Parts: sequence; C-alpha cells; structure tokens
Amino acid sequence: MSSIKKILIADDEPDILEIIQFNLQAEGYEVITAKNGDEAIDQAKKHLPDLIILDIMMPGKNGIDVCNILRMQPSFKETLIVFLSALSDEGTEIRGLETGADDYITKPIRPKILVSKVNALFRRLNKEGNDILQHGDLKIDREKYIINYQGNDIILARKEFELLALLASRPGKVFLRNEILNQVWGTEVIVGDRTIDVHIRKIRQKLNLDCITTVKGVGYKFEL
Amino acid sequence: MSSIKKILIADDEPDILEIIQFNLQAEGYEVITAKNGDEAIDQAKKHLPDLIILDIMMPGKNGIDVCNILRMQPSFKETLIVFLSALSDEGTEIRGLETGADDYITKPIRPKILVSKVNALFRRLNKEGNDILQHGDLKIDREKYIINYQGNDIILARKEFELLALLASRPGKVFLRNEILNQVWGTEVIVGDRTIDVHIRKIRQKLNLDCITTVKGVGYKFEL
DNA sequence: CATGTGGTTAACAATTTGATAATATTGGAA
DNA sequence: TTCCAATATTATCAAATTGTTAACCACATG
Repeated sequence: MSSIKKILIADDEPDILEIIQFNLQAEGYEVITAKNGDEAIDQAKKHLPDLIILDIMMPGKNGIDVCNILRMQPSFKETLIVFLSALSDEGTEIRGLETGADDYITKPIRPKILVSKVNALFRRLNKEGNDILQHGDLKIDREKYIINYQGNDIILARKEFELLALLASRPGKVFLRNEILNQVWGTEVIVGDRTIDVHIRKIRQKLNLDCITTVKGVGYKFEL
Repeated sequence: MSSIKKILIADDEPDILEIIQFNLQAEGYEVITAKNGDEAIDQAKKHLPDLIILDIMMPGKNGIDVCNILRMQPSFKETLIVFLSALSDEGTEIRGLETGADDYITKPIRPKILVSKVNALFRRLNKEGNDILQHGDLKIDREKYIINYQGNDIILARKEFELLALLASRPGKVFLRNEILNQVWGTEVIVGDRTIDVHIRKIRQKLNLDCITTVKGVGYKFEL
C-alpha cells in the first residue's frame, strides 16, 4: 500500500501552483492541479487524491467552501486537507482548521518546509499501516510480499496480495467494490465486474482459510 | 473512547508555558509541563502523554534532541510531537519535521490557533474511530455492516440494514414512508406500497426485538 | 522459442435479495 | 360495535449479485 501518493493543489496563482508542483514532484509525489474551487472539486472526485492543498483565497468557491463540500462526502472523510493562505488573519485560520483541515500553511511559501510538512502528514497517516500485519496465525508482510499461515509461507500474486493486504488492514471493515478498485487498481484503470471475485476466489483457495466474508450488495471484509 | 487527552509542554520560558497551559486546559485537555529537555523526557515517560509540544531552543537538551530520544523508544513511536520555536530558520524547521515531528508552530504564539492545531491533530488521529450507533444492547456498526444484539451478531441484508440504520439514526423520530423511500431507495426508484412493510417485518423477525414501532397512517420509528 | 505466471475476461452456475401478489390482521373512526 | 383502510404476513418469482471455471493475452524467463 505504499503506492505513489497523489496530491491535488488548488491555487489561482499560476506561479505558486508551479512552484509547489515542482517541489512535490521532485519529492516523488504525483501532482494534480486546479485553478479554482470548482476545478478542485472536479479533480478531487476524479483522482481521489491522498492530500489536497487548498488556497483559501480563490475566485468563486474559496478553499474553505471546497473543504466543506468535500468533507460532506464519504470519499473525502479521511483525505488530508491543508490550507494555504497569505492571510495571517487569525479568524480565517481557525475557521479553516475547525472545518476539518489537517494543517494550515501561511504564505510566503517556503518550498522546503512545505515539502517537509507534507512528508510529516503522510508519515503520521501511515503509522496505522505497519509493514507486518498479524492476525491470529496469519502474518502478512507487506515489505517482503509474503503471507505466512501457521508457519507455512504462501505465495500470492501481486494483485492477490494487495487485495488481501487491503482487506486485512482494517479487519471487520467492509470494503466496497469501488473502494477496492480505487485502492488496488487505481482510479484510472477500468476492469470488468468479475475481476475482483476471481482474485478473491484465488486468495480463498490458496489460503484455504475462511477469512474473507462476502457482504452481498456491499463488498468484502476480512475477519479472523 | 474519547478519554481526556494528556498534553506535555516543554519550554524554558515560564510565561509561554503558562499561556499555552491555560488555553489548552480551557479546551479540556490535561496538561503537564516541563522546564527543559531532561524534565520533558522524565515527564513523558511518567505520564505517557498523547501529545508533546516541544520548544526547540531550551537549555541542555533542545527540542530536537528530546524528540530523537523519545522516538527511539517504542512507547513514543506513535505519540504526536509538535515543535515550537521563534526561529524562522528554515533548516531547523526542516530538521525538526524530518526528525519525526507532526507539526511545527512558530512563535509568536497565537493561542487560539495553537488550540485549533492541537484539535486538528487529535481529530485526525481519531479518524480510526468507527461510526457505531449504540442503543442499549443494540449496536449498529455501519463500517462492518453488522448488527450486534446482546453480544450476538445478526446479519441483515443490505436494504434491511440501511432501513434499520436510518430509523436508528434518530431514535424516537417518526419517519414517513416517503422519507424512508427517499433515503433508502432513492428518489429515482419506485417500489410498491408493501415493500417497506416486508422489510420491516424481516428486521423485526431477525432481531427478535420490539424496537420498531408502527405509527399507523404516518410511518415507523425506532425506540428503545 | 517453448514455457510459465499473472491478470483479465467471458460464460454459465449458484445463490441471495428484494419486490410483488395474495391474504390475514389490526387499529381506530363513525 | 362495525367497518374500512392501513399494516402484517406469507409465499413466490424475477432480478441482481456473486461464485466458479476455463480460456485468453501479455509478458518475462530460461
């Protein structure tokens, strides 16, 4: 699950957009840009970024509006959101943070620091997903791509592994088919309906262990 | 779940210590203070705070040292750490963040903003928290798509689950048949009159619990 | 170049769900 | 109480969803 992180930047000043984009890309992030609030919302829905950097002062919908709109949708409940603004206006800043943003960066932008903050945010977020997941007799080593069940190593193909690792990252949680597609296949790729099922089947077969439950009409979940 | 959060503040300036302490306590946090790096480490080990705010410039061990030392110990791998400094020295700031801090706040301190940032950090941390509706012995876990009554899991089909979750989202409120149709079936779909009744029946049957009351001529409500 | 693996899809089987029709029952107005 | 409309119940069936298998293609590997 340490795929390349996607970052959406929204700012109406092309210069700033470019500076930030350049620095984050240099750090290995995938960057999407938007010139205003509406574009930001569209791009967010399209690409499902991991982090959204929003300028507060933008024509049309401002950053706080965008944040409010996105936060209302389930897909963006967990997304990192950071505000960006020249205003050292305290009220605005606080309103931004109460809106549900994760940080607030003031202009002028110091690129190195921005990059560091972004890194820090992702570092914190990834604290949840340790490299080795263990549940009962089942060990999932995300680093070595190895499954071990009751002492025996089981080799899964990459997609199978990623799918299992995703489900096991939150035992009990039902992952919607859409969530699975976005996380394992990405938002670009489009695959047929039965693809997920086939992979699930292969995992079940190879593990020979009843740990993936189907929730019909909803998705799949990992348990015990 | 939402126990009181402990925050450790380390700064060699008593005034600052007091200002921050006052504001965070006013927000409902439990605050521990330390006057220098060594004291910070002692207090951290003793109280295991949820968040540590470290001034960078302190006599003896500075903030970054403290952070490094703490981060080496497993107990503090997950602890939130925030730096605090008058330095607008970029290098220091970056080093701080790379050390494994979660944020960096520059002096002069604006108390309201500090409080907001602290809230934002905890909010993010608590995102793991599931959305579970609980009333008496009945738990409705939207994430796991599971109903639990008196310790036993009960499996409902999707429509049944959504219907129950809707009713239970506002106990006591009577939902009109129209409201239910709009929320559970959507405005597009048109289904016959008796469909709702049938689902209600199935829920009552599976739960074996008298929690849905019929209000003749009006709708249904969830109670107890 | 033959072989194997991984990933996807098509085709069909198996299963579950959800809607409806038909019928019984209930609550409350007249 | 009587009667009627609203609701409960039950069985049934069509549609939606998932399971399974085999076939196919791309690609790497020896």
